[in-house]
Amino acid sequence: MSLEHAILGFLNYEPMTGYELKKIFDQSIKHFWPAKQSHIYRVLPQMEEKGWLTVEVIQQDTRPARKVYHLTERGRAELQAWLAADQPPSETRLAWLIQLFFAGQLSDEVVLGLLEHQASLIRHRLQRLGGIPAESSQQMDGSETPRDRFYWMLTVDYGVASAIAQLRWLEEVIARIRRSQYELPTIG
Amino acid sequence: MSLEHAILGFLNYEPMTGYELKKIFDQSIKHFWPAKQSHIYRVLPQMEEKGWLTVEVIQQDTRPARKVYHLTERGRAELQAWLAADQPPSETRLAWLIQLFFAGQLSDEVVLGLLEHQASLIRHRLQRLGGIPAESSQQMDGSETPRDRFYWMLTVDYGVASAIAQLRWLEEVIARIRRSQYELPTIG
DNA sequence: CCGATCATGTAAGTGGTTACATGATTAT
DNA sequence: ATAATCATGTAACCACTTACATGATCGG
Repeated sequence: MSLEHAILGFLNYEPMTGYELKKIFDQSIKHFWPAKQSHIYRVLPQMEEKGWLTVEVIQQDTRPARKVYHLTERGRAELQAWLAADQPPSETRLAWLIQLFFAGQLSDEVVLGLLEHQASLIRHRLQRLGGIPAESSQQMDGSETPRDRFYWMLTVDYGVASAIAQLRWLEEVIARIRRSQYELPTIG
Repeated sequence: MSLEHAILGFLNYEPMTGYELKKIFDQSIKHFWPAKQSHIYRVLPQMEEKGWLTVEVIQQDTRPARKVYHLTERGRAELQAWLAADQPPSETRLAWLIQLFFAGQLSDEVVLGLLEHQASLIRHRLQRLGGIPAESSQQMDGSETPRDRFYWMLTVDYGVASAIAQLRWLEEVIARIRRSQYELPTIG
């Protein structure tokens, strides 16, 4: 249950509300683990029942009460164990590869459109990823160690490296199809 | 609904049973769109209700009746439309990147173990992908055109190219951590 | 005046997994 | 003997998404 463990990770920095968790998700790990507001809110009480969290309710006038979630000892132990545990291989589902797989039934025009679309999606992702370091250095409150930041930036770098490789592949295949060069690529 | 459209794609080659669909999934698109037997069986009657398929029931002694699914005109049209339609960006969830993100709380030993594990998973995937062209040339029945085969092999090549890039990244990061070289990587 | 920010949730639906159930036939 | 192949499914569960609901405050 990765969502829950990501939440544990953030609450280990400092106690937070669901609202704040949603924000920090979007600012940091969204690019490899997006989370919806409703999902976060639904999972927090479950984590409390498991004894990983405790809630501190802070009443407010005019606004709903803040529910600040704190990590318990058991929560901290759970996090530590999960962080070190080997994860099963993450399987990636790529619908556009299904399209490519059946592209024999399409004209070159349409296939090219499909690949160009994919390339443009990746270019946008690269742009977003490129913006992260700048954004982050502003919004960081300094509570993170340089080592924390190093690993954060590694996750961004991984995204960038994969995206660049995928983009290069797409551009090469597009060029090849434009030249009507249908030899099978050399593999392995 | 990509599962359903992948099924349409295969049934456009020739009519098949759920059992045969499961086999062909495993032999071809499993590496980017795995499907469970139970899921395929559940979705077929739904596709029939939508008017995309018709069933031909072939009674057998000793075995359950074969239910051979045929594509209808509407099914064929649906497939054609979907194949040419821009897909929304496919979001990839990588639990091990959550681990890496919070790796500041772990020792170098443990982080290295995590990265090595990831590298070994990718090496295995590369091996499996490398085996596909050989397997496929045997099991193909020749009904596929060379163009069909070209696109099939492209999906494999994409998997290989991405995997190699990810593996290189991992190996470089592992080496850097071994040298205790914690400078931030240069991005963008 | 309008949109963003703060702050909480619930309900229904979707796409997929896990586990269960049956049973003859053929190949090793 | 034993495992693989053929051939069908169902039920319960899980992670996640979509859509809905409320409402004050603050900055442009």
